[in-house]
Amino acid sequence: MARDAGPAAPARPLRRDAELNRRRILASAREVFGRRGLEATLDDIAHHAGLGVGTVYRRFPSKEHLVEAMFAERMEEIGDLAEQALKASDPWQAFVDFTWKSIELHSGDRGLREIMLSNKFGHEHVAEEKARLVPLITQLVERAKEAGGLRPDFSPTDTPLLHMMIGSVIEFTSAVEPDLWRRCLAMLLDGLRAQPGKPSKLPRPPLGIDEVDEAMSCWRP
Amino acid sequence: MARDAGPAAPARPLRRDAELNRRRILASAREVFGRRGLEATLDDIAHHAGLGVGTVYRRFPSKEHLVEAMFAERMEEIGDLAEQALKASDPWQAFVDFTWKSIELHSGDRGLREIMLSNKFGHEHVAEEKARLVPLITQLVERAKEAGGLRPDFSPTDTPLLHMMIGSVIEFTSAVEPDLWRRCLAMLLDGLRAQPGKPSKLPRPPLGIDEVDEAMSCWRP
DNA sequence: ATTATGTGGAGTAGGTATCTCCCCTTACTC
DNA sequence: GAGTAAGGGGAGATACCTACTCCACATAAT
Repeated sequence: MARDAGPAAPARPLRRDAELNRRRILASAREVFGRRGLEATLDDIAHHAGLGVGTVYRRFPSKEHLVEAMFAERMEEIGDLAEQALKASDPWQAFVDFTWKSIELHSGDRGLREIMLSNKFGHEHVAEEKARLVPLITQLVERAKEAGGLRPDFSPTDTPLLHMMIGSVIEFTSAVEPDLWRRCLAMLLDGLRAQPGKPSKLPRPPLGIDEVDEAMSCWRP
Repeated sequence: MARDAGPAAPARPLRRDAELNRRRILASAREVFGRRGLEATLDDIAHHAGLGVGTVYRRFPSKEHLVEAMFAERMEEIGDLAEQALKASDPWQAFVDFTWKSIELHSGDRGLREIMLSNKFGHEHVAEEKARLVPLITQLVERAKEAGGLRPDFSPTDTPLLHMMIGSVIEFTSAVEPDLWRRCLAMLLDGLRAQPGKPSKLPRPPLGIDEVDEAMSCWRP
């Protein structure tokens, strides 16, 4: 929550208008990065906040700094989710819940997806949060395997791939049916059970052919 | 196989060196588009072929024309695969085989993947081939469902999503372990069975943590 | 030898991005 | 309420990138 980087270095508080604008920038960045991904420019973010570019660059020395400030806490949320899931009694449910909730969390935020799966951005706090996540996910996976819910050949390192796969569906269908990833994840999770029963009920109907076509027209590689 | 566009309009054959260079361009395009995707420039393709850009533009009036010439026949191959699969006796196996083989076909070709799932390129012959594919896939899916192999809530429109998901894994891991998609597809297909038994044996071992890290460093959103 | 055909690659035109600079405005202080 | 330090705006500098053209020069075919 503290705005300044140094360890207990309050410097001088920002002027009231400056502080307000700083918040505006962060809010705008959240929305614009969320919709357009990290390729969005600081110009876009500034204008969407109703400010000039100079104002943004005065507050955040570079795009990387802004990204860092934006996404550190969002990554934290995902870590918290994993910690919370570990408290659940049924290990398979814990794994499934974490998967649903973490993807839910980044489903509406393209920037967060990119931060999570790429190392091109976020080298400071973001990277730390990623590191914190590793043992948590490992535990979630190992416990779910031991309990006989998760197939034994699943590896913790398969989770990023899972996020990748669902992320690609989110991107592909976002313009047409932004919730369709739930359908895909349900199928995918059916494939992860150690002792699968009947296929689970899919939470969403399939796309129509015209919707597929529209998705293909909107999506760019 | 005929090089000219018009219906039976042989015009004049190319000079020997020109014909050779035309082939060189196509070969180079196949490789460069395959590795770098459709974002590769005609400059890249020209230089990789050891030629000047002008030569490429003399032969193919625009990037779109070259893409069209490149990928029409590759799309045809996929259609042929579907037709061939429909001849198999076991409908579930037919579906599974087609899925493996078609993904195999585009696994090493990023350009082909982009052509398949985006409408931004390929409006002529490529689009026709896509259209031809629709009823074939629908049949494959419906038969597999009727035979009780494929889960009944699967829709033919889920297949592009499947290709999308596996495609994203291919892209993500290509620098590290280009065959890892097989592991993911195996899990995914387990989730598509109407009456799943034990999980199938995964064809590839999981990534190591360091490999995940490297993949994240190479991959760009 | 002549000539139609082909070639190379610097150059054009038009886009994009990040980030700076400096004149003007605004908020805080006394 | 005047003085001043801080903040704001946004055109523009700089540095890319892309698709595509043009024409002096090279080469194959006749």
